[in-house]
Amino acid sequence: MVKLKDIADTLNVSVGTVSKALRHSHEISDEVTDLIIRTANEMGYIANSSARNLKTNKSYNIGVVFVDKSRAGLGHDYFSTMLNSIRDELSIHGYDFTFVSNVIGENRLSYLNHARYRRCDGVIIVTADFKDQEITELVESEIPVVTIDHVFNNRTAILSDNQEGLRTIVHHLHENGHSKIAFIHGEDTSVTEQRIASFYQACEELGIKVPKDYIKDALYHFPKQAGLKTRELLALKDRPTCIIYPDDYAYMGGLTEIEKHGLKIPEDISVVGYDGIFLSRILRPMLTTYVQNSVEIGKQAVLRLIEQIEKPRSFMAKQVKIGGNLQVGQTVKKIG
Amino acid sequence: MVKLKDIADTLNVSVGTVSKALRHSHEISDEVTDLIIRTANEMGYIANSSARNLKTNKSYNIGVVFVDKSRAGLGHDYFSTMLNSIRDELSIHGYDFTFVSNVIGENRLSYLNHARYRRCDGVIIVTADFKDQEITELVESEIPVVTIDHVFNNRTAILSDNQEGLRTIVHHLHENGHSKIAFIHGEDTSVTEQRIASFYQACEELGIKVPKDYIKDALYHFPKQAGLKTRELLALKDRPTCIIYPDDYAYMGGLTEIEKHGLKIPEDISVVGYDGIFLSRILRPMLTTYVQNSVEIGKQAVLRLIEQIEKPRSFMAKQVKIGGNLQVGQTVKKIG
DNA sequence: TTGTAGGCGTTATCAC
DNA sequence: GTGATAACGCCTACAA
Repeated sequence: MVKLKDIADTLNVSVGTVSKALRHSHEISDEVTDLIIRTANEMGYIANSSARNLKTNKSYNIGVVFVDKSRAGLGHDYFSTMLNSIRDELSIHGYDFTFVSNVIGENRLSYLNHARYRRCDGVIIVTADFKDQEITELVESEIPVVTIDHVFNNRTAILSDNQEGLRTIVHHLHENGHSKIAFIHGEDTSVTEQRIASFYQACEELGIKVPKDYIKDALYHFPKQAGLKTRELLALKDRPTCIIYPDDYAYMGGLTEIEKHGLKIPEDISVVGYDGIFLSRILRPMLTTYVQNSVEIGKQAVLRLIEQIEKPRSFMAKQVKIGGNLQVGQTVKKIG
Repeated sequence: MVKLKDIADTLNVSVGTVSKALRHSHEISDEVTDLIIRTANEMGYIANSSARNLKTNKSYNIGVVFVDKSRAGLGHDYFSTMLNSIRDELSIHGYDFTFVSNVIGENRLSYLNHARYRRCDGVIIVTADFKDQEITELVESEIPVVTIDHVFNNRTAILSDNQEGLRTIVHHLHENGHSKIAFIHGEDTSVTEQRIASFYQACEELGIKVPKDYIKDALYHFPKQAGLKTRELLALKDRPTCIIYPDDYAYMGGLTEIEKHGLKIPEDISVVGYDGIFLSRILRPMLTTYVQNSVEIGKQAVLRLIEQIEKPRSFMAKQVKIGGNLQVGQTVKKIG
């Protein structure tokens, strides 16, 4: 590995000069700068990030917390697209990222200490158990943190606009004449809370009555369970005319169940998903679903984090809501 | 950030002693070691990886090349599962990883130079354009490299056993009485080459004739195109009784097309996928498909790479083939 | 405009 | 068994 000193030696200048020239310092004359840069390239010089980091106390490395107990995370379009977006945006700004876990080798290391060990300039928490004490510790630490889809006190959060999402869906259904709307929602998280609240609110606004047994509790990304809940809904005396699923994957379970009952979508029953995964556009009938803008969410997370890192004085924590859009497919029938 | 010197000062010992004690050196007495470790914990000491890296020239950081031009990569179960597996296995051995791209900030950096800049101990190439000159450069460099699903000269490669995959599929079809088997394959890569070769070989072994127009060229992960090719196949005078798709996603396109023709799976036509994605198990009829063992592939990639890093002398490059297994679903009809 | 030298936090090689 | 001390490669005052 060629280093500054090697370049300095071959050119008979000092390391300091080389260092400055490579960083385009105005202290160094243009010709010397030119020569040094050319020579550095010829010699294949690559800076040593560790040495630089040690000196400057900046790693240009961001920690990403991505805990997916259920193994659903990375395999889920919502998160994989977001991660891609985060990676791309970081790269544009000269940052890399490392996954921050709480195990590394033999000795456990908390998320915070892992991030400290790698001298991360900041951390993005994409998915995690937000009740975990270690996550709280990380969020409250000296390291700049941005969370996604979860708000912590005085910290920046990027939020998919779930209120708008459910509101849009309910209004769309209402416009299509539906007033018997069932909602199978995901497990208890702040995201779910918001969706449920927004669902009720929109229904109230539109004068839609919601029988208690139209609301079903399920898990995200769990088709089988959504299937079971669908069965319960189909067994009701007063069947809903439409079912809103926790997400597009869960809908797949509902689909199977609906077909088992000999019903057709949307002729016999309408359905709506959430997320807008790749497959929702592929399958026929194309799924009506609310598409979360995961690319923008990832991008904003990066931009807000970098802002916080590079301009700590002027930075103010805030919540950024990112809206999505309704993908109107063929699974909602116009009735009435 | 508390450092060695702080601990040394509070205990009135030297930094050297602290350093050794924390690494359980036998030079230091048990009591002193104990005391130092306790104090370090109390003071919240976390090592500085950059300083350590600078000194030891080991980063415990692995570069991962994951280029997905089509954005399919991370969103694809095969790769996302593999990446998860890589992350987990690395973590067990005390390594982190960083994505290695060829852009970082304003100045382009080749993959190799990016890896060098981050002082990666090794690199795993998960997906990439293997014809790219920069990839070749990386593979031929001084950095230990393991590639996945592609073999380079004298380098370790972990390969999903595509020969076995196609062979298994064809034999399964043959056992179920099929002899008119169409194969829509993916774009031209070494993986595809192997699958095609293996397909022909298995057919030959079993005395199955393969008309030229039973073989169709398509792209992976591209349902629409697979749908078009399906249409061509269905239009043939002598229709195949079964279609093998490039992957499970592509099959979804075929599914739509088949339904459009008013045909039912598997009564009117049988189908087989490849990969064993989450959805293949969810949808009904459950898809018959060859499940690639992406978890094991990721794990082996890590183990072979670490072996190469930590025991360079005894290391020998080799190709490791990882077999999968046939998921027998309900999409292949027993005929004849 | 260029050079010098100290130090970032750690490890490792010597003395003692 | 413990303590100085010299690197590792880079940046940056400050001196020339």
